[in-house]
Amino acid sequence: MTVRTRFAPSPTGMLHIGGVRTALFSWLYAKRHGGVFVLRIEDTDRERSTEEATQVILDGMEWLGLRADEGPFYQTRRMDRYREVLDQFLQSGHAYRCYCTREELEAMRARQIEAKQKPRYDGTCRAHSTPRAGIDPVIRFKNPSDGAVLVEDEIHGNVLFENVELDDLIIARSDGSPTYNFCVVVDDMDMRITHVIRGDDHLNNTPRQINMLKALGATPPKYAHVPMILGADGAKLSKRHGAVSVLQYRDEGYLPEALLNYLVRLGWSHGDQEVFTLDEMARLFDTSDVNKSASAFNPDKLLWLNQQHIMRATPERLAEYLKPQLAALGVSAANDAQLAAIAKTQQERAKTLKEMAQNSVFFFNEPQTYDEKAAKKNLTADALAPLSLVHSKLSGLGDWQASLIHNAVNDTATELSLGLGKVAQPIRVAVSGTAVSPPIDVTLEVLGRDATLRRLQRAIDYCRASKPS
RNA sequence: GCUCCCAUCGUCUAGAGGCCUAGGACACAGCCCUCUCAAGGCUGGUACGAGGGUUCGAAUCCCUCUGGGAGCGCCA
Repeated sequence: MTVRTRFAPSPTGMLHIGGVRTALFSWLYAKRHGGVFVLRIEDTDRERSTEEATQVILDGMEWLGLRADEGPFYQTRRMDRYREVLDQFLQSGHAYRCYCTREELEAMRARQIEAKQKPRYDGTCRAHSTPRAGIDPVIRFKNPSDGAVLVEDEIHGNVLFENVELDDLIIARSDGSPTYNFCVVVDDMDMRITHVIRGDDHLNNTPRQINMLKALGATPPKYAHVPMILGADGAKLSKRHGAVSVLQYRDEGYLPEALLNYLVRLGWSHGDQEVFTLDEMARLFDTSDVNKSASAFNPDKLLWLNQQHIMRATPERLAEYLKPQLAALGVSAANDAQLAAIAKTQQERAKTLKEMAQNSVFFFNEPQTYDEKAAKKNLTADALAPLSLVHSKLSGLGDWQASLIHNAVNDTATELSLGLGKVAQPIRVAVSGTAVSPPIDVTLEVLGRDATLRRLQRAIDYCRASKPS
């Protein structure tokens, strides 16, 4: 039997890393087993579902490369099907109409809480469901009143729920619209889902869903309830730490594979390995290796993994991501080859693409001012000699390539009996405006001869001007 | 309150009775390398929530407690 997994987010909030991780696990599981990954948008809550949230889900999955083999399906487009099953339930006696009012229900709940009991529907209409004038009934599922449901969870193991703990849940509102737990059951059945991988906040819903599935004569899928992700402070994930749209990570300059790598290691591991390619994840992931406890989101480690993946990525691919980052800084880089060359010089020293872009602006724009501290230290009278000599050596260079530039810089240092730093640092400040850049030879090569000489000359003038008379 | 889940360094984790005076990674500190920043290498500190069992032997099995989380909606 083909493995079929699904990711079923509701577009009521932004897709955040918690959702992405369950999506990832489902996707990986399907890939690992040569199965099918289904995307289903659970938008039955018309009040709270938004177009924007749906779009973020679609765009986010696209950016991450978690492509759906089937879907996206929308629950709002399956209403006819839900009504059909509702009728089926009513006819078979698995469900009944309930005429209790909201007020009565609330009073009941209050009484139960008062008596320190678990709030639940008492089954009034289950015994005798009599229509009441002016009241549109809801439909409730007739949950078995005795026995127990065994949830065989791939992660948590066997969890037993007594049916007496469960009450008759509402499966259709008084306006006739079906509710979440019911839609999930119908959809998972219709879409022939074999493995439900979702957050363990749903573990408590599972026995009800299994009961409904059984009432429909369907075989329940396998379940894997993955632990939740907590904020960096160990508290519930909130906007402060990571409950932001996944697309924000894209905009901040994270590589999709880095975010995915970070997320897969939350609750899952494969020996001591930390860095995984997507292929490795898909080959190695299994729900049986997922642990049971919640884990806290650690931005530092995500940053580190991002850097690791930036180091491993091809310059050409980095160039693609770098382009919009530079654009955001007002730099339009049309030359892809140059962009890739820049990415290559920077890929070992940037934690994000955004940072890489910031540190690469000088390749395009001549620095208008020098970093104060850097200039004070390096663009002094002492720098005049090395800058002038290297300027003349570079002017006469045959081919403009890193190895020759390297020699020119080295020779300058030797001839003036200076340390390399006394030559390289002034050049660095001259061309980049700051004390930090990639190695000076490749920096100058990528920058080009004209820009290099122009900037060196300008620095020489600067040194002269500031020379104490 | 009731039901269910969870519990190893600050954080992510390895660990399925002896290999554990608990391993790796992030972060942190120091050193090395070095034209800057990084990357890389080396070194260092810090953890089995508590108490009872079972066993020759427990981080690993059982129980209790404590702590954390989830669910109990005409939300999903």
